[in-house]
Amino acid sequence: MADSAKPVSKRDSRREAAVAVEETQAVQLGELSDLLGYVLKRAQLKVFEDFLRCVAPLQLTPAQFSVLLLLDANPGRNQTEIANTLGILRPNFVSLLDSLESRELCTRVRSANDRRSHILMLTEKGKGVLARAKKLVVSKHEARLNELLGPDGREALLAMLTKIAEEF
Amino acid sequence: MADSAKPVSKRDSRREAAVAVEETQAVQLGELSDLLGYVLKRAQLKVFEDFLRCVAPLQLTPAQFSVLLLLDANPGRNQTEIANTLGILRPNFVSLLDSLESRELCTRVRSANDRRSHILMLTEKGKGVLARAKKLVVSKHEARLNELLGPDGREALLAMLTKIAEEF
DNA sequence: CCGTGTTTGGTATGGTGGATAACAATTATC
DNA sequence: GATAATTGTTATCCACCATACCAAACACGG
Repeated sequence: MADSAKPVSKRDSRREAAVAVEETQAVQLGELSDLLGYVLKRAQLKVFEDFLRCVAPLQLTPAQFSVLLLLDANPGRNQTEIANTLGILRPNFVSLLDSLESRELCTRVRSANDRRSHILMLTEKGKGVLARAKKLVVSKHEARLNELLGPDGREALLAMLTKIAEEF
Repeated sequence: MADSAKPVSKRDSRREAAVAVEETQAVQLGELSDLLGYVLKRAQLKVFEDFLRCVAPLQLTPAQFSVLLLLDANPGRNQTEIANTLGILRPNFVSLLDSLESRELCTRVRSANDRRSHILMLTEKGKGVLARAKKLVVSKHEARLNELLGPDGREALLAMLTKIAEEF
């Protein structure tokens, strides 16, 4: 019992730990590394983080980018339709749109047919920003994923995730 | 111009749209379906949703389950260590632990070596709940994923996500 | 032994996303 | 024309994340 009294310095006792292996060793993930949900969320956070970095010059979040993409591909739709396809609840979609509109990236236009609904359209500035954002996403963000997984790996990953998103 | 005045019923005019295809047709996802981040998040939400369903009898969230798993695999660790490995900030980890401790699933024990830190341990009840949760996760949650992707598909998915989570 | 700096758990607080209730204006339905 | 449904919106609430700060306890250099 040479070191029963001495509390054993907690910082740098990775010398010859006499009694037991109990020092600054990594926490074991254990079965957590096999939990698909856990790894899935971790990966998602990383991907979003990188997305934000890559598209930072344009100050666009993933959600904002997805709205611009949808407006470009679906001109003439109203807020409810766009929000629904993105899985965003209408009340929460309002402020999102407010920010985009205040930056003059899109506009709400009262529909002539149904004066309740707002037709959403990209402005010219919005189209420009979207085009530049697309280039950044493809050339930086997705390119890095391609580099990490390989083109076919990325394809396979996308296919499986799509399957989960749609059929699970 | 037979229907220029009539506003064309918005609900069920999926008959013969005379003028243009402008009715209740699905919003096009467009390039969004190729955005890995988008599909990744969608899939993650679905998986978490299913996790909650499967483990609902035990009232455990993914985060709570991951804590129990880590405590089981790493007895004798303190809050900072557990929180760090889960990517949870210490302040936010407090209430999480509070809820687990109030349900008597784990306990905080003052360390004898370092009276600042709290050693975290599963209670017997906690071990029981964890064991039952594991069974539910494996037999219901992960089983469903296996069914959807196939065992090798699941393995491949897990491998790619792990790569992203660690190396991206 | 003592003073300085660091670590640990904790509180307070702000920001963001998601979810529900309710409402006025408008439209659909019968 | 009365009733029900829809659209955008506000107000709230809750969960999660992030930062600043604090007291207690520890580490370390003199």
